Amino acid sequence: MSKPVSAQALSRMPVYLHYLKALPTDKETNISAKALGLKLGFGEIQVRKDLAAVSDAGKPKLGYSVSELISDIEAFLGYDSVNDAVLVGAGKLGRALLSYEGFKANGLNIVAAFDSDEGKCGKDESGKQILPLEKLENLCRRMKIKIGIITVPAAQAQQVCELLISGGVEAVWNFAPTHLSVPQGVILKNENMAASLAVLSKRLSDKNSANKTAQVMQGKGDPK
Amino acid sequence: MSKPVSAQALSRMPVYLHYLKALPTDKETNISAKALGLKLGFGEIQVRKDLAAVSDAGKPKLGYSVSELISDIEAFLGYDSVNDAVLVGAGKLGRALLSYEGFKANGLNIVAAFDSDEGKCGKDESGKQILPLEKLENLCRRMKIKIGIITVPAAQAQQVCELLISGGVEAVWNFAPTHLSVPQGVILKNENMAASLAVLSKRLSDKNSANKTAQVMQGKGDPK
DNA sequence: TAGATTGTTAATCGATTAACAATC
DNA sequence: TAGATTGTTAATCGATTAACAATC
Repeated sequence: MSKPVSAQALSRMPVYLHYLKALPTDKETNISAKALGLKLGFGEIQVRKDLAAVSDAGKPKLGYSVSELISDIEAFLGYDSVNDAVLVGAGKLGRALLSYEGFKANGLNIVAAFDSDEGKCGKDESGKQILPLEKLENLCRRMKIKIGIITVPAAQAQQVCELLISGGVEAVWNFAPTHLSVPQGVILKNENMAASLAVLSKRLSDKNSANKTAQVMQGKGDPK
Repeated sequence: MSKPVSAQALSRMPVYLHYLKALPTDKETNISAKALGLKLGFGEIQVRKDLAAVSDAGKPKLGYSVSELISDIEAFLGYDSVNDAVLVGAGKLGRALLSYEGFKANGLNIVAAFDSDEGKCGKDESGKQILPLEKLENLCRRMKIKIGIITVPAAQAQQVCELLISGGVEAVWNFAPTHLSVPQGVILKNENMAASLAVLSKRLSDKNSANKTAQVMQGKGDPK
């Protein structure tokens, strides 16, 4: 219940958690590593190792108690205590995140959003306040906000980041497609969609050129 | 120019590319691995290894020719040829992605969106069509769409995924917070924001409990 | 030429997988 | 008890980093 957990094992935890929580409560109360792995596309040994690091809900022959597992993973991830956050940049992506209900289940509570455009300020459809950027630093400090979410255009991201940090924010979740530099001790997590896309499109083009090569080798001639 | 590139090196390529493209064209035309690494937060040896795998724009003593590097990375990533895609789920996140202009620079062109809610159909503010779900399969087939982006709620994601695949889509970019199963040969890339968030909030709580421990050890008593 | 910087081969590190012991 | 399934220790694999040779 406090063995080392690799960064990658850590990022699988919410996947386990989400699946387990969606399980019907009336059915089986236990699940095996094999079954879990099959459903989630992980190897069963990996599942056992991951779960052993955060829980002792596993019993030989029986598998893991679903309810115990859920609370152990939640406790490990710290989802039992809610994290307050602010979001900066009330553009489309920002407002989409603002109104996303799923964050609650991950222990994240966005208390307010900020935008430099006064026109965007006021109450959002999500029911949350969008405030002028001037109020950011003060509010963060007053409410002891530790997490800032950046959804502004790349050009303003560094500046906004610094504003958050001077407001006392200790962790920055960056959706702007740019590199941010933060002082030592501040946690930075980039959500790099361009990187994901690169992996996807590269795999796709590799697959297609492999197909063509195979066709040529089968004597079907130049496929294109 | 065709050495092995690890999955992680691959996902750094768009980061290099983005930075290089933002560089002023009038200034220095060359850049060193050291300077690049410093700006992007990578080690200089890693930068050299990454770049050596996709380009030969590096010259000892001079560094890398920025313009050559840009075209080599673009060629490697296949960004010279545009990939057409469809998006399914015209909720807030879907519409945010639909109107995001940055995908162009990554060789992605979303040709249309789909939604099961007829009320959402019609022309989006982005100028792109939102069509009823019934037209999805046929349009994919006709236009030979190879990439599908899923931004529907978790409950509908698997069904939508199957629809895409039956329309001939070969790569699925999944933003729904759920595991999808796809047949062998279909590429699946999950955009798991819950996983990112887990990493962020875990690091934050680890940091804070480390601080408390340190304070206790300094004899400052229980910090809370 | 000498020095700076690249590129490659070898060493280290971290994560996954395999083998097997523990146990209900 | 026997069999199934967990948990752990060791082996493998992949990615990063270090050392150094190549070169402009």
